[in-house]
Amino acid sequence: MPEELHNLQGQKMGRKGRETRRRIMDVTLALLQDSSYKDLTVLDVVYEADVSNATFYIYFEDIEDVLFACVQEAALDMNAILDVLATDWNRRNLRQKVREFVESYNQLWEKNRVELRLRNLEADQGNPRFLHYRTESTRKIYEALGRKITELNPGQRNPDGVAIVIFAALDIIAAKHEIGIVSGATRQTRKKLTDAIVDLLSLVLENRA
Amino acid sequence: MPEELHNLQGQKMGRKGRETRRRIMDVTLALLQDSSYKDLTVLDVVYEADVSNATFYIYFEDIEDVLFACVQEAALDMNAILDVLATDWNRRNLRQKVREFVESYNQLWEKNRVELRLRNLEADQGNPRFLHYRTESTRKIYEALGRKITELNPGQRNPDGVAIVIFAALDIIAAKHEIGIVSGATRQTRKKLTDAIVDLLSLVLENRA
Amino acid sequence: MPEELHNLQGQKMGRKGRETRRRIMDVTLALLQDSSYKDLTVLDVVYEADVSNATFYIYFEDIEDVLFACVQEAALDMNAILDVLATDWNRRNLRQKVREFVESYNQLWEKNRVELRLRNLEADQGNPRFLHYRTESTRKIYEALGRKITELNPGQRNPDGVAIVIFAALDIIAAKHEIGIVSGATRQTRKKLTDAIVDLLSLVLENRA
Amino acid sequence: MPEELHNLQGQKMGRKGRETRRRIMDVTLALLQDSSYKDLTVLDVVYEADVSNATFYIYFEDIEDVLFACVQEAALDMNAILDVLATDWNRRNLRQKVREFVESYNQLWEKNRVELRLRNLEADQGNPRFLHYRTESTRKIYEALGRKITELNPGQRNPDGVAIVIFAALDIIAAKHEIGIVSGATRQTRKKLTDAIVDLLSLVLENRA
DNA sequence: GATGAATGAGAATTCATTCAT
DNA sequence: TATGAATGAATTCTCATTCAT
Repeated sequence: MPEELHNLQGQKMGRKGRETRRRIMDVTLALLQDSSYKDLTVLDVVYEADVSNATFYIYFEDIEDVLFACVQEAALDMNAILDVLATDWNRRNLRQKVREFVESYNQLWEKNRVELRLRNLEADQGNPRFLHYRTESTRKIYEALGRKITELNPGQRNPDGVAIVIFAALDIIAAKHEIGIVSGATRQTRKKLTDAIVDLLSLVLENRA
Repeated sequence: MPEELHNLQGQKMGRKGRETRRRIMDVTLALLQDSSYKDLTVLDVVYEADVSNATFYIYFEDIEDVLFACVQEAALDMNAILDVLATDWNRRNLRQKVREFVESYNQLWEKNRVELRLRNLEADQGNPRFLHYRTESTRKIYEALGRKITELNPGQRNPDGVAIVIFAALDIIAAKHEIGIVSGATRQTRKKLTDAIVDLLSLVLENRA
Repeated sequence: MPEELHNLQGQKMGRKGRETRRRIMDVTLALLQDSSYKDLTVLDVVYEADVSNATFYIYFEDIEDVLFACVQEAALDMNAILDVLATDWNRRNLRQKVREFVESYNQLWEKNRVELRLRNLEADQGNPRFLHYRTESTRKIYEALGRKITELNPGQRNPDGVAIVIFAALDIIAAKHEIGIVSGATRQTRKKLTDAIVDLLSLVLENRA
Repeated sequence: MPEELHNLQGQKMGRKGRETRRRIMDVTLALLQDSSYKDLTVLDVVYEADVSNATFYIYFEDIEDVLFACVQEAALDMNAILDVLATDWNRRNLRQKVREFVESYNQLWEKNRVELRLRNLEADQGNPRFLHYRTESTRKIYEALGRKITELNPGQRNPDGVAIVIFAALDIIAAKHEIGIVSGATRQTRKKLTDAIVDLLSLVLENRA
């Protein structure tokens, strides 16, 4: 049952309206793949979307508004990752499960690279909307991760902190695959860094203090 | 014996010129503490520095040029960190050394928060100058860290990867103290995250496969 | 069936848009009558045209672009001159025809002094667009003139060269009436110089080697 | 006996000062060969001349001032042309003399192309200094030419007008050799146009009404 | 639902020019 | 004699945004 969507003028959006709105978002994402979002202008978008600039303002407040709309649409399948964390991890399947977890997060990035990158850049610059959104959409993951740590390695005194740190690293590694740059590192193969994360997390979980 | 510095017009820079150039940089950094660098304009800078906008262009190409100059000046005391890594780490002093290492990196950020944050934001957005600069100025650290891992834990098959991942996490943790946000986490005390990193690195180094 | 014209933003130009574009061109020409085109600025034009400077850039790339548009519009009635050259010239009506030809060219200049002067100045300075345009729009004339020379004076061995030289002189004389300066000469009455050109051309045509 | 030259500050110019002034002029002429003089700036000149911009104003008021100084220096050997006109022209040596005259004018342009082109462009744009200078420096030539016409062809009723027209054409042909463009004509060999002028002038002089 | 037209506002940039040294 | 330093004043140009149709 689809919600009733309205444009910024308060009108109910029909098929045509929804299509136009969609096209603006699609074009925006397409443009972000090429150029930096830093200099993405309303004019660029409307030119590419082949609508008049006045039309833009029927559906969005400004550029940031489209960007946020794009980001919001993206991360819906976070569930795949949570599913992995919901299964039973034990001594025998540990490495396998850890790898599944890491890979599922990588896949999320693979699918939504543009949106997630955008989310991070804006959040890193302190943009509250994006900051809050990032927190909300990732909280479940590192909380679940924290619980896993506690569960498998009850001796770990600081499970939440470790979870956050691991997750931070995971996020970066996943994020930087494309441009191949990790915090000053030269290009590294995906495999090497993924393995390192897997190693690290496994170590944390296996280790009995 | 001081080098002969020239401004963009090819004139030798005397005392007064150097002072003006300095003031522009200082003001830029001061402005970055308050507002986002995203909308920092030449006009903002020259107003604050109390020089005409024409003067700005005698010393810098554009805003990015000042930013880069600021960043370049910052990381000079990277040596403190390398020094820690140059000492002897052994089973007895391990935790202590790891903590020193982490703390020294935190301190680097404490001193140069604005510049380093800037460097990372630009690099993350794919700006080549900053990307390259970050690589060059951090390479030594994670290379040394990689060697330490090999040295203390020869069983570790992927020391470089692990070093990069650890360093990436360290960089984020250090970076995000201020805004209190780690990859979507809610505000966390410095201590907790620092401890987590220390734990993690210690674990990697202690663990005998 | 009028063509669909577009402005620089790709919008179809309606009545209002065409009017604005026109007004900018008209004002530009008016301003050129007073002051040198050398220091004609976009600001001058938009002030006089009573539009914002942003509006200017909707219709023209820069000042040169308006200038060229003005020049292009001007020389439409080149046909009057070609018509004279298309009639039968013979021994009896020769002087009369020559005079008609010269006068028709003078009249062209009288009507489009600003535009033609502009065209020449830019072309003389090597501006390719204007150079090319001048070539194209005058070629027919001096080619026809060359043929006339051959026709009436078959003994002339270098009809094209002579035609070009005569035409060059004609162009200058016509051009310089206003400012009264011909290649360093003090002000000369129109009549005197026109007579001289008529004499010269008649001489060329009459003379049987 | 060299005149005592003063710079704009009223100081007598010594060797060094004269050298600097010279260098500025030389550089200006060199720059004019490449680029249009339209956008020649003081900064360009001083950069190329390797002096400070302040130095420029010791010797010249502004760019036009240098340009005029350059132009003034150029046409000194106008005498060669006047010499040709001062010899005896008669029926037998006529074509030969005409050709000498035309060639000598071409040579003047060959040697001083940049300066003469500059002079013409400025004069054509109505710049009074250059206009006046052009008049003065060419008057003798077309006056002498007018007398020659009267002398050799007393029947010619409008010798001054014809002289001016011929001279105007001569000037253009000489001027346009380089850029190969004569008032809209496509590139023509020097020879062809020179021959045409020679023909024309000979015709005027030979013809007995 | 869409768009042609227009603009205010501000940013970047460049120059000619001056002055103290 | 020369120049480092600075600037006022334009000018170009671009954008986000609005509004009447």
